[in-house]
Amino acid sequence: MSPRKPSSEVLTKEEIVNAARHQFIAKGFEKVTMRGVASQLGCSHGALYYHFKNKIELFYAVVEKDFEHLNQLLKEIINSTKENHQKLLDILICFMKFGLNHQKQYEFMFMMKNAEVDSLAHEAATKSYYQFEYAILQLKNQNTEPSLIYSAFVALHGFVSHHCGYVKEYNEVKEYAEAHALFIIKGLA
Amino acid sequence: MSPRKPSSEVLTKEEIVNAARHQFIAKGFEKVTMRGVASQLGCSHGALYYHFKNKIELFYAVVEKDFEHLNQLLKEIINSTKENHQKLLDILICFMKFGLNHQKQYEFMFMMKNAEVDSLAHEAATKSYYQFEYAILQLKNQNTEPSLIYSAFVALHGFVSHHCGYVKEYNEVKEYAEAHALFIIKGLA
DNA sequence: TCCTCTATTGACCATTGGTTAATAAAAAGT
DNA sequence: ACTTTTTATTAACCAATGGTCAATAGAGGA
Repeated sequence: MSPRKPSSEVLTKEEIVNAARHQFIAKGFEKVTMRGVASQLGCSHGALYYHFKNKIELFYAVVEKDFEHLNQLLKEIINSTKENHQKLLDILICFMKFGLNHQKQYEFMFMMKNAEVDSLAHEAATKSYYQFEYAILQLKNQNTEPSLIYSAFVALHGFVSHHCGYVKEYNEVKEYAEAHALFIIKGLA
Repeated sequence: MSPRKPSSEVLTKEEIVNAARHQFIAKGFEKVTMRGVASQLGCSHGALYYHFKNKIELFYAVVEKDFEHLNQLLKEIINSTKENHQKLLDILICFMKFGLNHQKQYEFMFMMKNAEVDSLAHEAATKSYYQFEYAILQLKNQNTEPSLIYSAFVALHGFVSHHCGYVKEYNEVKEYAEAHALFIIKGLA
């Protein structure tokens, strides 16, 4: 009723993003409503617009963290002490594992074609790709054809995106994924 | 004003689908409104619900034809008189060409993750995949590993879906596509 | 105590997908 | 030719949505 809450319950951006993340993952972009998020937080939907310009900006705040997560995973592999060929395999597997164990997030990051959202996510996706390219170049011959690396990346992406939504988790297609990794390495040679 | 039009202008399903197709391709699923389609047809939006249960059913009527189109293209290659290895290459190229010259349609067919729409499109997509698998089996060794064919298909899909929306037409990435086709054939060996 | 800034409310708007009673035109029956 | 039935359409209606904004209660400083 009162137009402002006591200081102990003021909204923080982080609380909003967390609530929104849960709902986006559970229901997908379209079916999440600002009112629904607000109600989970116990505030009016208008309040959200004080912290985020619109639904898309709130959504992107969620997605941004997922890119950080993936980039972190890849970085760890690159900095590990394993042998190069194994690292390469690990990277391919890691990407697929991430995609299929965080499917909704992967969709948001690499598969959403919504024009408004996309302009934001595309930049981050491109960054992820460069990291991938850089890793491959380091792990394989330095003068690997760029087009081969590109083919490897899109083949990887194809695997994840094709299974997204039709399996529950990575383990269900573990064998296929490993075969696909070998398929890609064969193509890279 | 009158509750029924003279017989010369009664709506047909086909007219509706054509108008809808244009709008879906131009604006994407979410941004097309039943009112918008109705207004292009010069009728009230309620009239559309007489012919189609809801927006999704109207949408699927559009997509169905696109699957027929792609299947037809693939069939023509298979029935051609070329040599097997060339046919295989043709199929791979044809798929990418279709995807990138009819990007919105490809999105609708293979990339849309909308839960409601998807249940319908998924069946048709699976059918397309079986046709692909059958063709590869015929063109390559009959006992090609199924997992290899699967990898080939998802690699192909990955190429299209990765470029979808970021290039205007197939010709812009023709060289990459041809390299990718060779990459896939290498993996299939 | 007064003032300013901050965060929140709730009423409001236009637009959307979808439903439905009313009904005019067409078709079928006689 | 008249009546009845069926068909296709309208327009008014509903609940929900994303988004805007004036009003205002609380917090913190002077």
